[in-house]
Amino acid sequence: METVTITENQRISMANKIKKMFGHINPKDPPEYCPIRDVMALASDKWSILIILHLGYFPVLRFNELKKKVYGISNKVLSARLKHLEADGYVARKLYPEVPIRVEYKLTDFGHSYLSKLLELTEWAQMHGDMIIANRSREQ
Amino acid sequence: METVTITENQRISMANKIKKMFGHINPKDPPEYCPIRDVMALASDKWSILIILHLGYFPVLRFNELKKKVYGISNKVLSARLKHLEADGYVARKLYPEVPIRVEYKLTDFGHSYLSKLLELTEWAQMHGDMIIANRSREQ
DNA sequence: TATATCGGTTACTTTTTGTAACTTACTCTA
DNA sequence: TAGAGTAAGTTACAAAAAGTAACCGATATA
Repeated sequence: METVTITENQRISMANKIKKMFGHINPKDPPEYCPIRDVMALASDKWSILIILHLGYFPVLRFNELKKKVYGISNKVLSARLKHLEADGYVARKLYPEVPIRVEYKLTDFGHSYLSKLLELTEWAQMHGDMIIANRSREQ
Repeated sequence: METVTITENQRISMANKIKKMFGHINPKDPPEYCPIRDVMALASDKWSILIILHLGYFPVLRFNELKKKVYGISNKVLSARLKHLEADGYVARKLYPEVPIRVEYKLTDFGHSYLSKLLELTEWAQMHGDMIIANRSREQ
């Protein structure tokens, strides 16, 4: 098994970042607005991640292209995710009122900014995925 | 609205990273195993992110402590998420067969390694959350 | 004997996802 | 001129996941 080591300093630095992020991490019950929950819930679900990665690779994609690339997604869910991603400014939608209608989706600059952070996670997932799978299901 | 700018070089560099990640991003229909889907599906859902962040801040937490901190989670879901996170090696569970039973959860080194990447995303979410909310729902 | 604690589990309801057929508007073919 | 095809969705319905709240087992304490 690969070793993954983290120094005590790194651990403390991460705790400090988290502290800043969750002003309310200490108080007992914080039912206040939490940007982490709000933002992450929209853009970190399984399908949104895949949509954003594909739009990061292909400059523009049409609805049905995206559907083929993001293998397994349904019209309904693709449509819903795109609407949310557009509403929150990650994705731009351009409609061409042509003969069979044409619609193009692309990442906004804001979406690219999100993508650059998202890649930190997905690259990590790629590096460690096999290891996780190998160790998984070896139940205690 | 804040400006978020990305150079063409950064855009190309991201596309290259994605290309490496998805060997199958070009082929038409890739039903092969995809570590991004597998790994991200387990550890990037709403509750798992919050659990991991809290365990990154508090060195150890017991079941009911975690439940209070991760405001709004139910026993059932907390229990299920912890089992998965444990099975995939993010979290360690330690049982003390005391009088009222005691169970402690903490991040493994592997979990800390994941956390360090996850923080890239959640810090970004914190920085841009208010802006997203401000722009949202201004439907076209 | 009754009550409380901790870390869950269980049965049941509600919400979210997934499936697959359908729609709209126009064009091309027979 | 009827019929089929196309792109980008929508809609009604089924399946899966998440949420809710009551319950459990072991033990200590009142």
